[in-house]
Amino acid sequence: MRAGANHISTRISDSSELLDSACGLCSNENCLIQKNIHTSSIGKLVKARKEIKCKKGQQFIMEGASVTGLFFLLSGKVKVLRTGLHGKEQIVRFASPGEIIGHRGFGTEETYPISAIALVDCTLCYFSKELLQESLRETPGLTYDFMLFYANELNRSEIRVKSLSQMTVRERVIDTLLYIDRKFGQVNGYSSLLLSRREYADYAGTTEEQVIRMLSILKKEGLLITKGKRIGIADIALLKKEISEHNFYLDS
DNA sequence: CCATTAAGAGTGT
DNA sequence: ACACTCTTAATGG
Repeated sequence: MRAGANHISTRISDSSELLDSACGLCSNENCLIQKNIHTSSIGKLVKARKEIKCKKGQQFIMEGASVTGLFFLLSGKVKVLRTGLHGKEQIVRFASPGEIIGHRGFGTEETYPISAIALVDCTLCYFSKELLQESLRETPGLTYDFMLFYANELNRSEIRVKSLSQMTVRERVIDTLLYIDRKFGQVNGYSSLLLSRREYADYAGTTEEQVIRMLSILKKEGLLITKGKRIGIADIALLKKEISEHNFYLDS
C-alpha cells in the first residue's frame, strides 16, 4: 500500500518536471504565467501551482483576511467586491478566465482589500505569495507583464471613478450592460452571465429598484429584451451611442 | 408529478 | 426606501 503510493507520487513529480505540468498544457492565453511558460526560471512556480475548485456562490477571498497568495481564474466567472458601510456591496469588477484575482493584496499589503465570490462553478490556480515574489525577481519578462497588468488595472479603476461620479443612472446601467456584454458575451441573444438585478445595481452604483425600472424603460424603447432574469441587448449600437460622449465603453 | 414555499422581479406610493 | 403583488425556481412528498 505505502510503497504503491510512493511510487505514484514520484511518477507524478517526474512527469511535471519533464512537461511544464498543467500550465504547459493550459490553453488559457490570457494568463501571464502561461505566457511566460518558456522561461526556465518559472518552472519552480508552475510546479507549486495549486488547483482549487470553487462552487457557485462560494467566497474564496475574504475582505480583511491576510494575504497568502494570488489566484488566476482558469475557468468560470467571478465577482470582486468591496463591502460598504451599511453592508452594501460595491462590485469592483467581474473576472473571466485568465484574469488575476487578489493582486491588490500583493506587495506590501497585509490583508486583502476585496472579497471574491464565484458566480458559477470555478477552477482557480493558486500561487503562494513567496514563490511568486521569487519568480518576479528572477523573471523580467513576467515582471514586465505584471507591470503592464497593474498599469492597465489602475487605468481602468480611474475610468470607473469617472463613470460612477459623472454618469447618470441611465448611463451607468447602460455602461454596466455593455461591460458585461464585452466581458462575457451573449448566447442565443441573452447575456451568458446570469446576474440578479441587485448585482447589476451593485456594479452600477445604484439600487435594485432603479435598475429594474431602467431595464423596463430600455425594454420599452426596444434597446433590450428580457426573459426572466435573462437580459439581452437588442440594439448595441444605440446603447453605445448613448454613452459615447463619455468615451468609456472603449475599455475592457 | 403536483403542491407548497422561498426567492427574486416588477410596480406603485 | 418601503410595501405589496406577481412570476419563477427549488423542495419535498
